[in-house]
Amino acid sequence: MAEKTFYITTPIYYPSGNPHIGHCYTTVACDSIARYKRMQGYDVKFLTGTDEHGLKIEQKAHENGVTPKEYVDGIVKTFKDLWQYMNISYDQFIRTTDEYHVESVQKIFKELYDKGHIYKGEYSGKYCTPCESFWTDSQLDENGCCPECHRPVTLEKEEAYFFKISPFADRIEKLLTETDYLRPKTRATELVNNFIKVGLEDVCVSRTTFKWGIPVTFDEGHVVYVWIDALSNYISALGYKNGSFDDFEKYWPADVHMVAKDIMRFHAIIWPAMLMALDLPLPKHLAVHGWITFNGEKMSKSLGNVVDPFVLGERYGCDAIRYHILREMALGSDSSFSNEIMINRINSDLANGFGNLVSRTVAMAEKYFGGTLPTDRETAETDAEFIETVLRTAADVDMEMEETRIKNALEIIFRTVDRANKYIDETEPWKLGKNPEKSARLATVLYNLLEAVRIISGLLSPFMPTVMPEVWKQIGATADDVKYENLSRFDVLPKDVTVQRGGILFPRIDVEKEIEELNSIIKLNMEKAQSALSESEKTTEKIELAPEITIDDFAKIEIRVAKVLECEKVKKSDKLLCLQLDDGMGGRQVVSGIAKYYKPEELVGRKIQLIANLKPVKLRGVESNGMICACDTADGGCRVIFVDDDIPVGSKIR
RNA sequence: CGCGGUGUGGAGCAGCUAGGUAGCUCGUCGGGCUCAUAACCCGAAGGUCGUUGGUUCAAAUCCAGCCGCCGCAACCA
Repeated sequence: MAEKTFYITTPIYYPSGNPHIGHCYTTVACDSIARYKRMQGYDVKFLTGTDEHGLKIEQKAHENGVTPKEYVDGIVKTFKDLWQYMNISYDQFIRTTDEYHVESVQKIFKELYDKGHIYKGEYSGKYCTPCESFWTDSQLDENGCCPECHRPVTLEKEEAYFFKISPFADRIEKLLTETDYLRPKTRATELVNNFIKVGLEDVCVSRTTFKWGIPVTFDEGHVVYVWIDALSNYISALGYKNGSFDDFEKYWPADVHMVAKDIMRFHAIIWPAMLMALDLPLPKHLAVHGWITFNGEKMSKSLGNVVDPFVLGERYGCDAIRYHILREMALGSDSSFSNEIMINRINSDLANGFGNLVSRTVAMAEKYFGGTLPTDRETAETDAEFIETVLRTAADVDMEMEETRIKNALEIIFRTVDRANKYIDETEPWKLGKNPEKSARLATVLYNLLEAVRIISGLLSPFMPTVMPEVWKQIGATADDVKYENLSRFDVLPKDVTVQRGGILFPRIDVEKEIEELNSIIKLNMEKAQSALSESEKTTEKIELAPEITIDDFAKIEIRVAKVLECEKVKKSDKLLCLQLDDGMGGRQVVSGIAKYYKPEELVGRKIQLIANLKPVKLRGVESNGMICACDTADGGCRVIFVDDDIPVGSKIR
C-alpha cells in the first residue's frame, strides 16, 4: 500500500529585508498543517524558501556595497534562524539562486517558448527609456505616452518576452468558480470580475534592464522576470526538469499553496495558466489568508510598528506566539495583532486554561498519591459524558483541518480543555482526597483527567510542538501514548501511571506591565526607524541622480507661482484633486494625485509652484494643464511645496 | 451608476445558503470552591441584529432602496 502523500508550500519570500511577523503567519500555519498531516501518517513534504532575484535586490546590494548574492545570503540566514527558532519543520528550503532551480526555470522557459506560449514582444513604441519600463496598451495615457513620466515612449528600444495567458481564461475561470481550488471562495468573483472578464493581458516574463536574474538560454541579455522564476519553485523543488531531485511524480500536484492576499492574483491566475501551458496537473488548493494588522493598522516597516518575532518569542515563548497567530487566523480576513489581544489570549487560553489544567491535575496526583496512581477504580455517572466529549475531539478537529480551518480546530480543542476544568469541579477531587475510602474514586478521576490531558496535548502538538513534549513528561506519557491513533482512544496510559511535576508551561503575563513595556519597545523601534531615515538623508550623495542635463534643457521647463482658487476631489477617484489656479495668465485647471494627503480646503488660498508648460492630459476624464510641485516623504506620503504669500502670482521660478 | 465584502450586547466574532426561543470568547458584576499559574466552576446584567420599506402567520435570516466601513480595479502629469 502506497503511503498517502501531502505537499504543502509557503510562498518563497523576497529577502529585501529581514523577516517579520507577517512571514511567520504563513509559515507557522503551513508548519502546523504539515505536522498535523505527518501525525496522521501522511508522507508530507513541506517547502519554503526565498525569491532572490530582481531589480530591488540588485539595488539593495549595490547600496550596501556587496554583490547581490552576498546580500541575500545574509538575509536568508536570518530567515532560517527565525524558522529554527519558531520550530518550523520544513523539509526543503529552496532558494531561487540554487543551481537546480536555475536549471528548471531555464528549461521551463524554453519549453513554453517552443510550445508557442511565450513570444518575443514586439509591441512598437511601448518602452519608456527614462523610466526603464515597459507599458502595455492599457497602461499608456491618453496620448500614448508613458504613464509615469508622461514622456513619449520609444519604439522597440527594449524587447521582452511575453506569456500568452488569454487562451487559458476559460479554464481558469472555471477553476476559480466551479472548484474549491480557491479558499476562501468568496474572492473568486473579485478575481473573475476584475481580471478575467475584462480580458487577461499577456504577462511580461523577461527583462533586459537588470542583470540579477536567471538568463534566458536562447537570447543573451534577457533574464527571466519574476513570475516564471518565482512560481516555478513549487515544481523545481521536486526535481521538475532538473536532475537534483526525483520527487515530482510522488508529490505533484501540491495539496495546498498558502499565500497572503497580496499575491493571491498570481497564484490564482498566472500559476494555473503556467501549469496548463506545461500540461501539468493543477494544485488542489490555494489557501489565501489576510494580513496581520497591528492595532488596526497594516504592518509596515516605515511605521516602525513591526513587532520583531524574535523579541516576542523571547518574552512569551515561541509556542505562545504560534498559538496566537493560529488562533486569530481566519482564511480571507485580516487578523489583528494588538498587544492586548495577544496577551489576553495567552493568559486565558494557555495559562489559565490548558497550563493550569495540567498543573492542577499533576499536582493532585502527587499530593494524594505521591505521583503514582493506584490501580483500583470506581466510576461514577459524570464520567461517561466527560469521556465521550474528550473522545470526540480528535474527529472534530480532523474535520476542520481537512478544510484548512486552523482557528476552528483550536477552538474545538480548547472547548475540551474547558470541559476538563469543569470536570474537576464536578468531581471535587480535593474532597475525595480527604477520605481514604474514596481512594479508588479519586484515582479514577485523576486518571480520566490525565487521559484528557494526553489527548489534548497530542492534538495540540502540531500547533505547539515545543511545549507539548514537556507536558508528556509531566503526565508520564510515552511517545507511543500520544500517537495519532491513540488520540481517539481512552485508557491508553498505564493504570499505575507516574506523573512528574514540572515547571510552569505558560506563565501568566501581567497585562498592564507588559503592554507598557511593549509600547516602549515599539517607541524605540520607531525612533530607530526615524534615525535610520535621517541617516539616509545624510548620505544623499549615494543616491543615483538622473542623467545630467544642460541649462538649455532646464530652460525648457517653465515653473511659475500660482494661487489655488478652488479645489475639489475628482469624482470616482481616491487620489485625485482638481485645482482651479490663478496663474496670472487667465487661470487654469490642474489635476493632482494628492487627495490622500491634503483636504481641498487646506489648499485653497495658498500659493504653489506650477509646471506651466506641461502638455495637457486627461485624468479620469478631467483635463489637467500642468503639474504642481510636491515632494515625497519618507513614510510614503507627499508634501506640496508652498510659496511665500508675498510672491506675486505668475512669477517665474528658475 | 466599475467589482466584491461587511455592518449582531463594552471588544472580537458565530448565526444568514434550507425564515419560527439571538449564540460564543474576552471584559463587567454577584456567588461558589480551594487541587492549581490570584487560576477554576456557577449565575446575572447588557443587543431597536446599520437604516427605511416590502414579502410572510412569522425576518438578524428572503427582496428593494439608502447610509457607514473595508478590499480589489482605475486614478498620482
